Amino acid sequence: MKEKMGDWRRTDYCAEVTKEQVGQEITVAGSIAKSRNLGGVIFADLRDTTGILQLAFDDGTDREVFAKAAALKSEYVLLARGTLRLRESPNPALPTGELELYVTGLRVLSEAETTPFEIRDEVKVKDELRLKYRYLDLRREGAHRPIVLRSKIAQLIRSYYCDNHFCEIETPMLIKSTPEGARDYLVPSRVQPGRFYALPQSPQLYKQILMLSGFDRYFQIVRCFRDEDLRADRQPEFTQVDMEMSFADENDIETLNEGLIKKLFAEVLGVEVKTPFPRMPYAEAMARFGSDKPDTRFGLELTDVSQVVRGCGFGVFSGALAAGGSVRCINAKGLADRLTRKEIDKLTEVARTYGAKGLAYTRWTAEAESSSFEKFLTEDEKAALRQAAGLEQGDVLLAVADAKNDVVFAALGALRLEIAKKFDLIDNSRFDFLWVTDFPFFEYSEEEGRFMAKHHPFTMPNEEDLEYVETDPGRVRARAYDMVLNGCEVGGGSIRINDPELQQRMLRALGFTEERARESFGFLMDAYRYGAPPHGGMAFGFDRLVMLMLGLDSIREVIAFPKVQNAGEPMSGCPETVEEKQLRELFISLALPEKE
RNA sequence: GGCCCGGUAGUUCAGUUGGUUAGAACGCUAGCCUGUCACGCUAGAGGUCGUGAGUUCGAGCCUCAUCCGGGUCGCCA
Repeated sequence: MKEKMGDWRRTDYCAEVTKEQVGQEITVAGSIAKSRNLGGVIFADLRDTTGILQLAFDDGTDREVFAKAAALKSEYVLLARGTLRLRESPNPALPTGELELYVTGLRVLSEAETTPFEIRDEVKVKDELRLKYRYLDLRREGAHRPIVLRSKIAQLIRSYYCDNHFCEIETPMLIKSTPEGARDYLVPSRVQPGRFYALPQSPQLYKQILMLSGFDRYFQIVRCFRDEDLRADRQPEFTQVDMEMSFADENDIETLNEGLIKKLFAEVLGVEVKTPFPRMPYAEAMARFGSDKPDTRFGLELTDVSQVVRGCGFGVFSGALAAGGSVRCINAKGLADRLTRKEIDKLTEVARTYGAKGLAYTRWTAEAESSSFEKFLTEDEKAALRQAAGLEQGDVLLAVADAKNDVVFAALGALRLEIAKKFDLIDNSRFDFLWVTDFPFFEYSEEEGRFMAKHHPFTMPNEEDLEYVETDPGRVRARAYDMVLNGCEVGGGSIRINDPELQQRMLRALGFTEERARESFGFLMDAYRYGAPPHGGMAFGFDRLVMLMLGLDSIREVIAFPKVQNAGEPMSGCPETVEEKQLRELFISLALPEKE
């Protein structure tokens, strides 16, 4: 039954044939998606990477060919030759629904066992199974198409940057481990026993060095690695679109990359994106949305009611304020009937996961008003609070108070999203872009007991804030920017420090001793002494961008062979133990934790 | 490391207060069928109920442990 290709070669792809070709003899190649044997006539859907074309056989077909057709089963691989013709009864659901191939010759190249699941989008399959048989999963249109589109998007990105005088340069995968930032994946050196490379979390240092090497404009579509826990939008290895340019400020970089987004959306989705994107300072994003990556497709903005409830009789509020925190709220406009006590309890749990002690509420329906805290307020305070929040009949007020503003923002920011999702307040047809700017340079780390760089230590601080670097670090803003789409951070970057003195000063402020700074970044600081153009850049999370463009809800859908939650890959079964001999060569011995 | 959800034919699921022989759809196998496209019709095969212990006269269902998958908090300069 198995045959050879011989001298037959594909002349056309299944879903790319057109009505103009009717009457032509063509040859197509692919797999059987489905065959329908009606007795005297047989139809078979042939699938290749472009889509489906129907093969037809009837009593006019050569008997030998007809017998082969009758034996076709799903996923058999074949070449089919015949005459393209119009169907007697078209199928409007299919792009090639008006056409079919009236087959005169068939070469069955491979038979196939019954697959563990049907190769159809309509049949839902557990992720576990999909990933174990990823090669079958990827045959399905819904899994296949995102990978094809990803390639197209990558191609558009390359041509955009190249058209704008950028040079694509590869940076090393085996690099020096740096202490700051995410956990590194380590690779042992055989030649230098006891020493380790790290896989790059980003090409950050190298791309800055490239600016000092006179390349002027660099980009790379590059794999990056972070040994941290996975999420729906986070993989341990992921792809960045990384770019850097000299003689540019924030606005130049933002404008250039807005142009890229505009092009991608127009050419891939046919969507017109308006530029320039709105710019929103970090402080405003937090105050209005409780997030540094606000989803601006809906309202439910935060209101600071600290002043209104200062000194009130509700201990939770006054206590938080006395400790230097704030009281803020969301007005769930018109949701009083749907946001029941039970729902509010669920929201309280959500708030708790973000560190809030609780959730204060006032629910005002046509029938009744109930509140968890208003009994502690005077009539004046109550009225002032309601006015500040714009609370009217039909609304629910949700308030969080905490000594830490971060907790208030995180909890309300999360509630805002939760409510919008639950009550379907988000217009999914929209693509809301904005730049979040003026990030704080430093971020206090409880765990480390010191200030750390929020972006990275090479970010240029805002010039007006330089006087506070030593005295009031929390006040220093960075010349950093994030591109946000529908509440997701799709990219971020900064203007870099190009003055070695200033670089040294910032590293000192970050708690680096002179010695440690030299040891970690000495080569970089040296490089900046020999003439350094002003420069900056950014990096996009490529997987995440593709995911959002295609309206998918997991980054795994745009990665051909993704990792699962335990950072393994179910199809090949990695990570795996290695031979004793391999460890010996690397002078590595294992000290595994005891298992009972 | 914490919390939440899930695991029952090949697949997706249902399975009542713990009670006789664990069901459906699709897929698969065989037969019939000349315009189907979720083809149709007839018949059939297919189950360690994730795994291991426990409670019970009796466990798919209850308890504990464990494995696998998903979401999430911490983490992610």
